[in-house]
Amino acid sequence: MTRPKLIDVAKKAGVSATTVSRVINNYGYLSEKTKSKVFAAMEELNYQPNSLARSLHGKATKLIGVIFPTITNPFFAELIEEIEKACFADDYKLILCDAGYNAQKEKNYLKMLQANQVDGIIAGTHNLGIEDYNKSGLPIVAFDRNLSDQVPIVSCDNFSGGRLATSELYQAGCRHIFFLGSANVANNLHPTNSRLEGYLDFIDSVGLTRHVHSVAYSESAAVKKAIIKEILQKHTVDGIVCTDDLTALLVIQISQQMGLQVPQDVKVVGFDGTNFLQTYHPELTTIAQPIPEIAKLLVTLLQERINDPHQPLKQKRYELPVKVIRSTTSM
Amino acid sequence: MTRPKLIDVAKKAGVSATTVSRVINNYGYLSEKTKSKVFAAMEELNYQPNSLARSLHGKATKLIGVIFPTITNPFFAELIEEIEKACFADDYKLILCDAGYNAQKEKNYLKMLQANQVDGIIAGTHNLGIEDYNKSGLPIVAFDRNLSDQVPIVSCDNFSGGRLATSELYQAGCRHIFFLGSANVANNLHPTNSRLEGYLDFIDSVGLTRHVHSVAYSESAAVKKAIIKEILQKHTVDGIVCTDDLTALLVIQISQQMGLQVPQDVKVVGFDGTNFLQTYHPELTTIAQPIPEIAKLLVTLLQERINDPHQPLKQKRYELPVKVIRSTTSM
DNA sequence: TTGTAGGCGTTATCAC
DNA sequence: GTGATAACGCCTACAA
Repeated sequence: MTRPKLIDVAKKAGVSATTVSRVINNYGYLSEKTKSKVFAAMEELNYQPNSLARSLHGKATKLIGVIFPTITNPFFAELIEEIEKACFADDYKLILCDAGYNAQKEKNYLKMLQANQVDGIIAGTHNLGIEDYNKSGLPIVAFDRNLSDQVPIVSCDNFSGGRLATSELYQAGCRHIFFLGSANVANNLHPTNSRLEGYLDFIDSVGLTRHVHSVAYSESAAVKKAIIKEILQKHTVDGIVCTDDLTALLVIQISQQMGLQVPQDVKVVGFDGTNFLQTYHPELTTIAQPIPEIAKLLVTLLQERINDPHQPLKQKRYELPVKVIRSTTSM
Repeated sequence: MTRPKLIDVAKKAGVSATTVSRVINNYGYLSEKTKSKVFAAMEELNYQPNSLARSLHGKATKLIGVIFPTITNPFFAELIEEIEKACFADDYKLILCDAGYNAQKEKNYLKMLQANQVDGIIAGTHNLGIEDYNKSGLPIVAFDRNLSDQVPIVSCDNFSGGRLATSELYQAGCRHIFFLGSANVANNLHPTNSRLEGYLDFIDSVGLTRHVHSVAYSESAAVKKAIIKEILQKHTVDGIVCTDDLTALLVIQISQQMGLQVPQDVKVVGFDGTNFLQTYHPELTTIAQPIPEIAKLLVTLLQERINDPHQPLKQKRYELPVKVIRSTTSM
């Protein structure tokens, strides 16, 4: 029992293949009778048009590739889930490309996406250079990363976020405020570095001392814990700006293990503000990214690129506002 | 600058299309000279074979659909990520079908997957009935759900897990042990119900009183919190078996809000044991599912179905062992 | 309002 | 060893 094709439907409905195709695509003139006959036949055979054959004709595949480092981080999970919702509404299917922190894997995925004729790509990784993406020749939008002049970037307002986090701690009385997280000052390709800049800007503006401790985002939790422990042991710290919520959780965890009281001895601010963290860690003060808005914008921009790939970018960079989620427990 | 095709490579290499195809598929006799000429041309043009056209010819699409309720739950996220790894190793790409708890959405995704000629499906939802899946005519394997006689089920040993969780609490001295989570005794389609059976089995074996409180898995955290609060207020409780770790976190959260000490006043055991929870909540005792093994088995079984769709199932049900992850803090 | 014919990019079956 | 050529399932001028 092989999958039925257009011609089977046509035979069953007693019409030609063309007519069936017209019904499917709602194209040209058709009598109501014919339509219903065809629909009935399709129903009866549980017919699904072969999307491969349609796309071979230049029709869109309605497939888009989403390249992110992982889905096990609640932030990415929620972002991808929102992207999925926005896409589903427009009949786009997602090919999930979990690239890890692995350039080779990302490269392979890029090739596969090309081979599968995806209509476009949403990229949220930082493994590959511009060239590979340019070579693909596909419409692309990027989350939180600078790919090339032809690729629009969507991110939250990282600078304000970093500044805001620092100012929250300052206002809560902290005077020894540390910055902990991914910061690669040498690499201006990464908008996330603006979080550090926001921190520095505020620290300088109130005349405090800068304390920057950098840990790669991709680093294991075990390493992060060790770094946190070292910071807390060796320095006078009363506030920590973390560049993501999970790192903030680790800070709280380690502090407690060391007998430090949060927020009495040390206060913590996170970054991202996922639903997950708001639900399971309402005690954490954090800078929330507008995840659904980011997702919608990414999808909208990608659709524009898909519909008109050669139009110059109206805008290269989109920064969406962050907001503080305050809790009295971590601060 | 349109994407190059087979014929372009052929021209550039000075050979026929057939030869190029042979090189790509490593098929038939070919001189080394020809091969290298063709490879060079492919490289130069950054040629990617159009996978649509190949599949139209009967070749596998190397696409598989994964249907799960969400990726924002760390358990599903980690399971899907492990599935992705196993698939990537065999050149399979994943179409992510985030079906929520929505039968209609799942139905639509099923149709799309058919239309896209996926090679197979891994299903982990509980929205749709057997018929819809049978109609699809696609090779399917299911996670933790009974779909039909033709669909193999992989799950962890839920019964032992439920029993183990209960016995852990008992051994820690609890005598008023409650069961909290998804349990639909009327519906034996759901292997997860075995967790309840394991609980009941142990409770009966030691002569304690059964206390079963059922909350749908799909219920919001807010509702779950309200239910937990009610249980803790109205009953004498010294131990709670939760059917998933996130619910267990809520129990701890609510207990603390109510001034109850965990584990002195009430002890909690979770279920799932993701890396995420082990990292960010090492204090939680839980029954861990063997996520990587489940993922690998799902993919292996699916590949068998794909390669030989009509072979009767060697085995219908696969139950992988669980293990306790003990912590002294939640118990 | 409906049907015929050619083609999308690739593979496979023939010949040469 | 290599090259024509007919499919694969569908879409779309062009006819009728």
